[in-house]
Parts: sequence; structure tokens; C-alpha cells
Amino acid sequence: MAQTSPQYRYGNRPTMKDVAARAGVGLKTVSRVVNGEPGVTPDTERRVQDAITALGFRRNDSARILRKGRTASIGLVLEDLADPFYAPLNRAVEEVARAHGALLINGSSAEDPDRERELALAFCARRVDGLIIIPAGDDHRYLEPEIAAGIATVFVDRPAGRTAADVVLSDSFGGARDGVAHLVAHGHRRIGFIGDQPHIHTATERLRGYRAAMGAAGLPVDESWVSLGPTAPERVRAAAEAMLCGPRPVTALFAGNNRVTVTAVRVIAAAARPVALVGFDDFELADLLSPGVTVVAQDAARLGRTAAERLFRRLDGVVEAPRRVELPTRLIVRGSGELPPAES
Amino acid sequence: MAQTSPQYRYGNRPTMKDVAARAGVGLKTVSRVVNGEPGVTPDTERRVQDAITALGFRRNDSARILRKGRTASIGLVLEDLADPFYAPLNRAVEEVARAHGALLINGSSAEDPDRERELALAFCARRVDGLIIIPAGDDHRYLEPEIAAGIATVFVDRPAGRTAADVVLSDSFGGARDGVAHLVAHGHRRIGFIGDQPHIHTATERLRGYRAAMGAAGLPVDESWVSLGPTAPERVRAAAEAMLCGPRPVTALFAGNNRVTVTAVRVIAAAARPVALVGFDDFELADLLSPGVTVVAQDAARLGRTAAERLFRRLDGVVEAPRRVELPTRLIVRGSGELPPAES
DNA sequence: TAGAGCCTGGACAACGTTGTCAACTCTGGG
DNA sequence: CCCAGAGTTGACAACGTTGTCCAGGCTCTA
Repeated sequence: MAQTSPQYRYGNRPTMKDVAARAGVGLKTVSRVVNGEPGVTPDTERRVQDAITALGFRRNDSARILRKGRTASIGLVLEDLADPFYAPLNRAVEEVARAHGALLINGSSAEDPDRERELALAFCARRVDGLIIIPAGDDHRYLEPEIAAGIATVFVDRPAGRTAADVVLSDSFGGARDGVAHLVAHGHRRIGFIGDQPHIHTATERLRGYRAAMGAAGLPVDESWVSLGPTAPERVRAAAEAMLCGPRPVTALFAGNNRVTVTAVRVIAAAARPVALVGFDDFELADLLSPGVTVVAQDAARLGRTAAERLFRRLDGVVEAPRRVELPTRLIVRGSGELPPAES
Repeated sequence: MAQTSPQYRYGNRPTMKDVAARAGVGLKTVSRVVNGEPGVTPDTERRVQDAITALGFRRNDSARILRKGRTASIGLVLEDLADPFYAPLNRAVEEVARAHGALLINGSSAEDPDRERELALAFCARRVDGLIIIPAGDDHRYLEPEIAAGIATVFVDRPAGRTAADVVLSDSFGGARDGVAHLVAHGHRRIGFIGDQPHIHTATERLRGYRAAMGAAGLPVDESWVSLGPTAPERVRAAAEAMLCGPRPVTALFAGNNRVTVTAVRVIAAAARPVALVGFDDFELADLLSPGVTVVAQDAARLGRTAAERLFRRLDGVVEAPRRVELPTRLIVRGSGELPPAES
């Protein structure tokens, strides 16, 4: 059949009514064809299909959602879409969503609790079926009406604040403890810790791991060896340099996350004497630096996948108490942690 | 006022009607309060607000969208959310969207034209106001009804196929030409080119730049020095090793994108003799490898920002012919390109 | 040939919101 | 005391879809 010239009306799209009129059938018949429902003769179906292509019709999902209740979409609030640690997590969530036929809406909180809240609630207004949140704030009571109303919610990477909900975490404490123990095992006695801001759960957990390892080895911790704060390069650089040049200089550094590690590598590369380093989070090419950077690796993709699967299980109707899942970390030894201390 | 216990009904959220009933006002008055419209006495407003918090009401944006026509959301189809090159682009688009009060829906095409199409059309069904697409396929006529119906569309990183639309690109040809010329200037005569799959526009453009630089220097190109294909490490590794060990081994490599560069760095690090390298796309820590990797850098964030700004300009009603914007690249010299050829 | 049952198709209400418009209340002036 | 005008408020339709339900035509059987 020759396709007649499409009759688009700008900003005024054809609806099922238009298609029905053109095909000379009823409204519901068009709906049936569009949704592949049974009960339409092949001939009628073809007439409808022709009308659809001729008019350039596309179903309006807003109306559909309004009618059906479910939106087949989930929202993801993370810290920074562009962070190399969160990007794979994002992708993993997307894959799981796709496998369940859902779309993904996402946004970066930039560590701002207000922005996190704003994003999460905007997603709720869109009536996403579920939410995955990497918390920036530490009070998530604002989500209670939403959760009660049926929006499944899973927190990742950091626990929710003041709210019972599913959480998927990495073992920050254990990972940091093992990483620091590795440095201790190689003879280091004065080890610095540079981490993220103290209100971030993973930052304090890792610091706790650091203290645990030091304590277990009977090593005192000079408070000038500990620095928490923003991961901006300038801040980290200043902190590292202070530790390396202070009155009681450290011989090794433990970096609290991937952003810190990257800056630490730069500082150490420029340092007068070799400094051992272990970083939390693996990163691309870590093995090609010299020495290769020893890291405590967490599996960001698995974190995302686990959270998303948990979310969809809830959406599928599984009812159980909120659970806390903790994924193990893995120490990847590459050399930078094995440097002997410059002095005993 | 004491807050009465919330009366959430699971899966059956309160609507404006419920709020109106509880506050003892009309439906429209609730709407006015929710949207901050004028013409409501402070007393009435407070009654409504109380009812809202008591019921845990949140406006249903699906219904709102249906009624208003505009969705205040845009869709972004990219190749891979987790790719370190696209992640900043993604973030930049998000920032611009946010500045315009729009949400971002996104998805990865994984270089699959069908998946690109599926995602883009799903976004259209959601009635996004605009689309930003990093094309995987080379035929975008499927979008014509959508564009005609008013969905603004901008293509980024690669041009649209068979459709007139705004495009924002990096200067792949010029960048590759300059990068290769840099190698030539350092005495290299036999230079390999490893790029992405031939159906990808940027891949062929960069190859064209390579050929142009070689031609301009009067250097013949042995076809065994050119390899296009998937950027999977195995494929790139095999290609690089073949070029380094072949009958006419190359003394330098030009890597067609960030994925290729990373693998090339690994191969070269393990090679018997030094091999010069220039890569397209900058990457983190490129300066800390030894030697530092010389790259042709494109500004992914700027690419995304430019595209998004263009999109919103169209959404603001600016009418003009589709335009092609080409952003310059920048050669960042770090050392790996300056290695002399092993032999003349 | 009548009756039962199936298949196809369509009329209509409902989802939750916003725009239109009319009605109402209150103030102040004549 | 009435009226104009301003300021509030609410009734109602509409947005585009889907679920429910019924009508009409057909086939099949007795």
C-alpha cells in the first residue's frame, strides 16, 4: 500500500482516536492492536497499522501510566554520574532494569542532601516503581510516605538514615583494616589515613578499619596522620604533603577512596623518598603505574546489580523485612604497598 | 497543630481529591496550593498543607504531564553509561537539564542500532521534551515522525544518518591528523592505526586523519598497519602485537579511542623495544605512566554541554536550520609520542 | 432452522491533574 | 441600603489511555 504523506500536526500528536477515525474502527480496537492484544482479525489489524504509520502515531505513555498505575521505570540517585566508581554501578543498575523492561531515570546529588531529596522526590512524583539511592544525607525520613505508598527503595554504598530499608554495602571496615594491615605487615609503623568527609558513612567506616588495624598491631596513631575532608585534589594534596613533611612523617599512606588515591599517587610520585600506598577502590591502569598501586577493590557493578535485583524482587511482590547485604572487598597486591619504610 | 497519624493506603495513594475532602475545600484549591498559584488565603493554604502532610500526598506528575503536554524531561541515549569518556558527557547533560528544571532519562545502546532505536522511541513514548543521541546506527529516519511532532533532537559525537538534525562533534579528522603528524615529526615512518569498528563515524574520520597525515608527509601506508574493529582488549591486543611483530613492524602506534589506548599501553609496556604512542581521548593518570601518554584530547563535558544547550534553545522556541557544530581537539604532549623510532 | 456459544468490535467510564469560567464573599463608596 | 469591583473558591470538562461490558455477526450443533 502506498504510504500517504504523513499529516503531522506540530505539537499536537495524533491519538488513538485519530488512528481509529482514519482506520474506520473503534478506539478500543486501536488499543488492542497497539498492545498486541488478541481478538483482532488480521485484516482489521492491517488497516490499523497502516493508519498508525500514516499518522506517525506513538502511544502516549503518560496516559497509559496514569491509567495502569505502574510506570515501568526506576529512579537512581547517585553521587556523581561521572565518577569512575559510580559509573559502572549506574550501568549495572541499567542492565537489570532493562532486563525487567524498565527505564532508568537518574541524577547526581553531588553530595548535597537537599539535592538528593529533591531528586528522589521528583522521581516519586513521576511515580517510579522503585528507587535506588546512594545517600548523600543521613536522614531519609522524608521518604517514609513514599515507601509506605508502595515505592520500593534500596540504598546502596551507604546505609539509610533513620529509616528501615534494604541496604547493599561494601565491607568498608574490613577492607580498610586489611589494607592497612598489609602496610603494617611490610614494616610500616607510621601510616597516614586520608579519607572523604566525616559525615559520609564509608569514610568513617574506613577510618575505623584503619584504627582497628593499627590497634591490632599495637601501633599508636598520631592524630596528625588522619585527615578527613573533601576529595578535591587541593585538599588531599595539602593533607598528604603535611603528613609526609611533618615532625613525625609517615612512611605509608592509606587512601580512603578512588579520588583520594589518584591525588595521592601524584603527590607520592613527586616525593623525595618512596612512600608506600594502598588505596580503597580499584582503578584502571593501576597496574601500569610504577610501582603498581595496591588497592582494596570493591565491585561497583556487583553493588549496583545486587541492589537492583533486590529492588525488583520487592517489585515482584516479595515481602520480607529490610535486609542489609554486605559485599566483601578484595585486596589486590601490586607493589605500592610493599615498599619498605624508609627508616625503621 | 498535632500531626495526626498518616493514613497511607498501600498502592493507592491519596489524590488531590482526598486532600480536598480532608481539608474541606475544593479540588482546584488544592491544585492551587500545590502549584503555588496565587489567590488562596493563608488560612486556607495552611489547612490544605496540613491535609497534604497528614495524607502523605505527592502530586502525580503523570497526570500533570498528560494535562499540560510538557514533561520537563529529556532523554539521552549513549553508548555506555560506564565508559569513562561518556560519563562526563552524561554528567554535563544532566547539569544543563537541571538548570532548566528538567529530569534526565538515559540508557546505553551498547553500539546496537536496534537498542538505540528501542530506547529513543521508548523515551518518545514517555513524551520527553527532547532527545540527545549518540548514534549507534546510521539510519535515523525512524525519528522523523517524532521530530516532526515536536520532540527536539540533537546528535552528539557522531552525525545522524539520513536525517537533518543538529549535530555536535569533535574534530576527529583534524585531531587524528595532528596526532599522527606529531609522530611523523619525531621521525616515525611506520605508524600503526588501531581504531573502532568501521561503521562508526568517528573511527573512519580518525582513520582519514591518519591517512591524511601520512600522505602529507609522503609516507606510504602498508595496509597491515591499519586495523579497525571492536575495542575489546583481546582484539586490540592481537592487532597491536601483529603490527609490532609483522614483517614490516611499526615503530609507533596511533590509538583511535580511549579503550584502544588503554590496551595499547599495556601491550607496549610488555614490548621488547620502546614503541611510541599517541592516543585519541585523554584519560586519568595518563601523565603518571612512564612515559606519560601523549593524547589528542576532546572535551567530553563540553560536547555534552553544547548539545544540551542547543537542545534547550530549541525547546525555548528558537527556530533555525539544523546546525553542525564541530569542537576542536587539543594535542597534549606527554612523552610517549616523542620516543625516537628504534631504527631509521 | 433454532439455539448456543464464540469471536470481533465499540461505547463508556475512569485514572489524577489543570484550565476555564462562573459563583460567591467581602469591602468601600455613593 | 445597594452596587461595583476585587478577591477567593469550586464545578466541570478535558488530556489519552485502558478495563469493563455489551452488541452484533458468525459458526456449529441438534
